[in-house]
Amino acid sequence: MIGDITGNRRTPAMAYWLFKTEPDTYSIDDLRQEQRCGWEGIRNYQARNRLRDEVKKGDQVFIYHSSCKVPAIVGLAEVVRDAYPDPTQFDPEAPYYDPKSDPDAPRWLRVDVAYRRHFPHPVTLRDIKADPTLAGMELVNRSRLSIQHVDDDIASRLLKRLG
DNA sequence: GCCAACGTTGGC
DNA sequence: GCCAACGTTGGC
Repeated sequence: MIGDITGNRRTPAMAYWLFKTEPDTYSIDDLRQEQRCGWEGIRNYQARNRLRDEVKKGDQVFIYHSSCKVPAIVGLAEVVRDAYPDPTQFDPEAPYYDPKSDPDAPRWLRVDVAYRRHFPHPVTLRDIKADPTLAGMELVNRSRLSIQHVDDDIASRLLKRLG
């Protein structure tokens, strides 16, 4: 099965995603240093639902730097743990604290990702917009969504360009 | 720093 | 459940 009427992915095959991060907060370099991290701070229901329903261990993740000088896809990571409650929602000290989240029914989730590599040739948002074969990406028309699906054919085209 | 696009909130 | 007001994101 390829999907259901909601568009949710059902196939067990590996999928590609694009996760956005602001490098001033957490960059691909930080991930390389840590090797593995919890992808915390997702506070948007659509993104949360994707983490819950579609993002699975083994999926590949393009790391995208946003809100910075040169927004670009800069590296690759891999999902190493399926979604589980994001502990930062219950931490009053954390920037992602959500006092309305009930510990018995956590509202927000995170997955764990592991560092894979930096790309020798980052693909900038400018590049993507300029390439008709890439311009259909969610990055262009649904830029606010922090967990984006990347089609297999687009993923392979990106991987070729990224080196 | 501006501002357009988008998501969330809350009064009705 | 609508929708105006408000808050946030993110490219430029």
